[in-house]
Amino acid sequence: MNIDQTVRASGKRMTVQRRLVLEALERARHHTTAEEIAARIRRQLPQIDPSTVYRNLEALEGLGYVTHTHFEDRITRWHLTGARRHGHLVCRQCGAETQVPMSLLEPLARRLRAEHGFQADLAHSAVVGICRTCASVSSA
Amino acid sequence: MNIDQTVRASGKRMTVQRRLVLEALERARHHTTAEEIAARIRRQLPQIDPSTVYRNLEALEGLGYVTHTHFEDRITRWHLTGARRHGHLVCRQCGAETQVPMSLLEPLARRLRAEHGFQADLAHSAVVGICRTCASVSSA
DNA sequence: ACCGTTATCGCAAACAGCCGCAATAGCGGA
DNA sequence: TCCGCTATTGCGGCTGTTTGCGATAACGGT
Repeated sequence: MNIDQTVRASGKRMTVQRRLVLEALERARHHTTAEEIAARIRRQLPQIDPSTVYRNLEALEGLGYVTHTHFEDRITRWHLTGARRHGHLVCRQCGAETQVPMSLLEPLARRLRAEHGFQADLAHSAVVGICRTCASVSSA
Repeated sequence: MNIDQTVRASGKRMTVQRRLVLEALERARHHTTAEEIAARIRRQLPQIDPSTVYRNLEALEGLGYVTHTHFEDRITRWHLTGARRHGHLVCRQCGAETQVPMSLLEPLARRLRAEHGFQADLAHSAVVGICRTCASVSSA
């Protein structure tokens, strides 16, 4: 079942705007912001409204096609679910961003589940801290 | 060295507003929002501006007196550094909030440090997921 | 106690993101 | 193919937070 069909099967509709959001996400590949997506779409459909972009990202997230992650800068980043899941380390000093395999975060997720019955989504929020480079600079 | 002295030693000034922000944090004890702090201060100093509250929270955070934690998506919570550190689990469905001891998060912090040289601050962002109650309801 | 420097203030405007509304346009069925 | 239902749109406005500004007031020095 392709996206068009899935969207309709869920009682939703495949609009031009929705398709453009999807295309923008595909082209941007990595994590991107709502504003970047809006900007790209605006080239083809100038009257696109930011709220439309947000609502479509939410809708596509509900269908499992899209995910968002909170970084440190108050801006939400979106990406297609296709890419393999991973965690994020963000340096609060220099802003550098590192991806880490989910396997690293798994043990914590398992413990939270076992001890608290909590199904953690550890890819949802970036882990904030100080990266290796900044740590060595400040201690030097 | 008390707060007043520390503030001045760092080239900053101890204003009425700053002192009121500190008092509001002390009275609220637990995690509180910028708006709650502003509301409390407004009783004594009606013309206090939200931006003043934010800037003071930042300044006090820079001096190590205050910390903030990002909860589910939009709202930031502030608290005095004094309280013992702990992690947060937030249910994305019902919003329920659970505190967990840092010891639970320590193993991950250690691994991130050992394998990536990354000094994680795992108390800074709440862990988002589905709580026990919501999980059992939706699976029922 | 008085000055001069400048951190901090209150204000207004911008910011990302969200929501309710009336108008529009997908979609399934006849 | 046309029709009706209703999901979705663009708009205006709101929340929570940040920023630039000119005016004010802390504080160290005299």
